[in-house]
Amino acid sequence: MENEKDVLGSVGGAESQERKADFIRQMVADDLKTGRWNGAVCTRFPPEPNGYLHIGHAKSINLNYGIAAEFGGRFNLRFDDTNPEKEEQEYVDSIIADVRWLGADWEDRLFYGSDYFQQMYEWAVELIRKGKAYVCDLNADETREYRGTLTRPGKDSPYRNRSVEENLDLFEQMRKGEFPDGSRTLRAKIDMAHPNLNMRDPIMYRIVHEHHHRQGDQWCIYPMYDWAHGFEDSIEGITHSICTLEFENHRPLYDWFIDAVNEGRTDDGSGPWGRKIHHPQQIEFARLNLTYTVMSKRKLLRLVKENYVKGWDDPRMPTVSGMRRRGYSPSAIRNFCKRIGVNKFNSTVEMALLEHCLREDLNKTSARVMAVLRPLKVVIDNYPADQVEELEAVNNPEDPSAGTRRVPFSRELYIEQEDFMEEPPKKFFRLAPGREVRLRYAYFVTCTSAVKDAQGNVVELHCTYDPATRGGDAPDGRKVKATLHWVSASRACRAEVRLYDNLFTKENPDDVEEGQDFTAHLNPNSLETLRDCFVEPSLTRAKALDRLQFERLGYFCVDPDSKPDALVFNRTVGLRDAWARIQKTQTE
RNA sequence: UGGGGAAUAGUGUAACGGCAGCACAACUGACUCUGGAUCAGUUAGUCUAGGUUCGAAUCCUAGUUCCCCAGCCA
Repeated sequence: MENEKDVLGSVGGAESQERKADFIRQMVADDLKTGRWNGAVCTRFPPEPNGYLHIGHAKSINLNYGIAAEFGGRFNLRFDDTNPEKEEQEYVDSIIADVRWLGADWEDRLFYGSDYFQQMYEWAVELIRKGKAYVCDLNADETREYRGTLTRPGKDSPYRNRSVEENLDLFEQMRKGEFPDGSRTLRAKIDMAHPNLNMRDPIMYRIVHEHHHRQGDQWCIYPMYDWAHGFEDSIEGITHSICTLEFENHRPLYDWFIDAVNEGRTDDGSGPWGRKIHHPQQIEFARLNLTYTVMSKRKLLRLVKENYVKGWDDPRMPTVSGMRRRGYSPSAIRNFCKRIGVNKFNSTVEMALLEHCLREDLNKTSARVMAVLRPLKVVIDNYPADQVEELEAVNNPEDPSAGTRRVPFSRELYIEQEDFMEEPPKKFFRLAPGREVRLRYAYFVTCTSAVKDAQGNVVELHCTYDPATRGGDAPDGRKVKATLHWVSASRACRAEVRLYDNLFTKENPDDVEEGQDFTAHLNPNSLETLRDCFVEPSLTRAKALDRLQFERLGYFCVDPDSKPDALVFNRTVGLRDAWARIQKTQTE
């Protein structure tokens, strides 16, 4: 623990562990130092259950959970379920699973904003009594007209000066369901000329006769976000209510509502209105944007509904469930979230950074295995036809404790088509006529001939092997420039492999021509399915979502569609490929 | 044209009046039974113009550019 930044007790510990604290953590540390919240730190992740979580939500979860964990505070998971028209139990379930998978722990603090509806209702009645809220009979169109514009002030609703008694009575009737949807609202009486549009008598409640996924038909009036959110935070004792930048304009309202309830209340609870309620601090940070994908729920919903992808968990989606199916690990995502930082200005992180974090984690943790995606048959002419050897292969060179396994070797093998060239260009080190290469963990082999079909395509290779190089080393010390992966033709298992690429061809899919939308830049080759792949036999034991490295190819995981007799793998991400870069510069 | 925010290498971030640093990307090279990993190195930055100061990314003034707000969505 460094002492150059000596702050109070455990607070100092938490702070100095974070070498470069972002502005929010600095704020939390300052609050702890000044005793603003009496030592409490309580954050929350408050999703609306109207869609699946994506990598942008992961950033928020990581921030909120990370702060609570680092400062010895609490982290709540709370559904902000105030709009029954958009919300579904399916989304609640997926969000719970995703937050848990990401490693954030809310312990026993899973809450629903809708469980606080009765308390919110009572506070609304209190505002009416204080003359700070009124029932308005304007319809949606009229309300918009009265609101004014960005540059023109609004004008007062004709219903703004109803008596407290009339407002109380009308609001009670609204709650009882005596009015149709949209016919009335409850509004805060603030200032119709306020330069911040959110303060022009914002709507607190609207009438919606709709079944709620959790509250059933108990309510037909539903609170608006601004009215509900601060109270949800207040009730739970949230200290730092962290949200995204677009809510900056809402902060004055967040504060106004809590202050309005607190007006006339006292610290000790004496007086007619009782004790003051807790007033959290709202803090805003910038959303995550990533190149080559889209992040808004609306656009992701369209991709699903219009069948551009196969569902919310399609491995091409930036959703948490899609990334899980793609083969991402929670720690890779967490690490990415740490690296991108937290700020107050919009930025777009390169997909390359995400992929770097992915490879960094997978390199350390995933078992190596051999698989041939585009097979080319190889016959080792001087190897006995009936012989099969079990050769020892290292499971993970980065982790000796992962041990070794045995891989069958036989006279007929498959290698990757792209590992052979009849006329190799400069810098191509792999197999070619007359050239010797190593088969990984097996033998040195030399290509003696290539068999072609009628169209001139190479369909089979003949090689000889050097028995003295068993295991992969030449006793005479001679070197080869390439090592190829391979599988035994007789022992390998057939598998389907799904190769994924960016969903969009443009870094910013929203950068479109007049009249187009983001779908104009969908990548037609974002999914390529290979059905004639071969994998080493050890893979029949792999379970759904197991993460592996196919040597020299990339990281792959077992798709949930996979069955022991019909294996299916997803390519999570390719290995960095120096040869591909050489090829690219040669063709340019 | 009202109000609220924000600008640091290609990208993402650090600096809290005192040597502009880190990571990703790109490029060199070394090493390698994965053209992976690893290691060493290179390229590259304070939105503009003034001012304060011994000293400015940081403070002041003016400007420029970008983002958000006119849902009975969140």
